[in-house]
Amino acid sequence: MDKQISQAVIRRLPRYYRYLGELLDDGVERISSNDLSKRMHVTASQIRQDLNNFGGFGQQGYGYNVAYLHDEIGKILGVNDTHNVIVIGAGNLGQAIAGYVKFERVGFKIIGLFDVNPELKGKMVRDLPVKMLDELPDFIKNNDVEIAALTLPKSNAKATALKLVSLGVHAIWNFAHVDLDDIPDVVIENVHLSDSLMQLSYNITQHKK
Amino acid sequence: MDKQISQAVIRRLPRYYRYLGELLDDGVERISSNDLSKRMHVTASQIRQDLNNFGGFGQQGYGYNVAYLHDEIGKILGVNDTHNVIVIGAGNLGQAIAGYVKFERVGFKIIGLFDVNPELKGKMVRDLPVKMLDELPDFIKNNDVEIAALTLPKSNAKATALKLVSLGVHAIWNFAHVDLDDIPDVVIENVHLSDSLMQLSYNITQHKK
DNA sequence: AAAAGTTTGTCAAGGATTTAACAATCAAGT
DNA sequence: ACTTGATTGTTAAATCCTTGACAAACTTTT
Repeated sequence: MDKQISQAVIRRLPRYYRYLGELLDDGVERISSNDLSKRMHVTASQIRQDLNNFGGFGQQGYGYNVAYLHDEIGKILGVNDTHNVIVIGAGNLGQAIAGYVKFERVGFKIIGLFDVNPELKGKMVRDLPVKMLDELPDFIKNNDVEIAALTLPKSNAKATALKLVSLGVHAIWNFAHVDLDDIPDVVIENVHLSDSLMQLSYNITQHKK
Repeated sequence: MDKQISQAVIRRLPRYYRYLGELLDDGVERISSNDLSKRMHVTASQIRQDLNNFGGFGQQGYGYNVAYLHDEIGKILGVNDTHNVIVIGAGNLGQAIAGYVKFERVGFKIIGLFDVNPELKGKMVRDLPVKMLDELPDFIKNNDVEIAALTLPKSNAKATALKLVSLGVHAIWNFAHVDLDDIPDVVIENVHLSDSLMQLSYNITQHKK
């Protein structure tokens, strides 16, 4: 049985992954927790502690092999495999997410874009046509959909999420400004942009004092 | 001198604000920490503890007045005033942010949209024309710009941020996939979408076990 | 007006996370 | 091969955050 890893640690992993990727691009072969800590502005102790939740990836007197550690963190995060994503809601944000090439580089492939608005039907966003929501059941049946990004008004979010789960999608990347807890058997990751903006606003006010 | 409030608390304030707004819309006049805790799936103790960082907003035997508390949290977050925002980078994401009406309801007004690409010059996004980056200094001089949203490739993000700060913008809402720490005298709020997606990916993997 | 019931604000305990410290281990130089 | 220096993995201390508990203060009922 695996020990439960805290979300505090998980939140930091993508950042390690990013820095290691950059080091890799720069041709750096090895790095010590101390050097990495200086670049990332965190403590070396935290880095070692975090990594050791998953195993001993380093070596005394040497440090960490960049390529190896990068790959291991990739495995932990599950970004070495491909994940198929559909986007529900083809408004501005939905189109932006659907058109975001970057995600594919880390294993996330957008394979469908859906909306209720008939005016959008067939509209091309990058190489994807907007499909109508009633095509969803068939689409999910015929494609291996792992994640649904919800970029729709909050009034429809809960019902759509329930529908998705009943169709077999068990991971939701939620941009709607509503909480989707109390849906069983689904993994939710929220991106609440307004909340983020309000935090910024708070910190501005504090900063001025 | 104010006691420093932890970011853990600040992160929860927008959520309280949202729930209180909904209660307000529903015509609910008062609520106890206990009732609110059930709706929000947090402990009542946490709610009381969080609020008491900022003052005693409730009353024994009565609870909290919804309208009053909503307004007070609004003040704390600084969303009762208007904040002018410019968006740097008029790609998909930049256009989505610039076109997002919702933000205005919580006091954030998008007043400018900038890019380097001459092909986009003058293109209308909602009621805003895309301006070129070299118009930025004048624009900032003539408008009260408080926040800049950075929706541009990471290669340009750092330099642009430095420029913005030198022009007098001291708050950055950063969507670029890069860290902008070590810039002095600026408040940064990061929205790293890839990171969020990777967290989701990790949690999917865990869920399957 | 008193009694019963409710609910806050706050203190203290408990739990979680972060940092510091250092023995154990390996690498590199002599 | 031995010594020196570097760096990890891990333990323990320190800090931070969350929860439980309850007196004090208010509301409502009788």
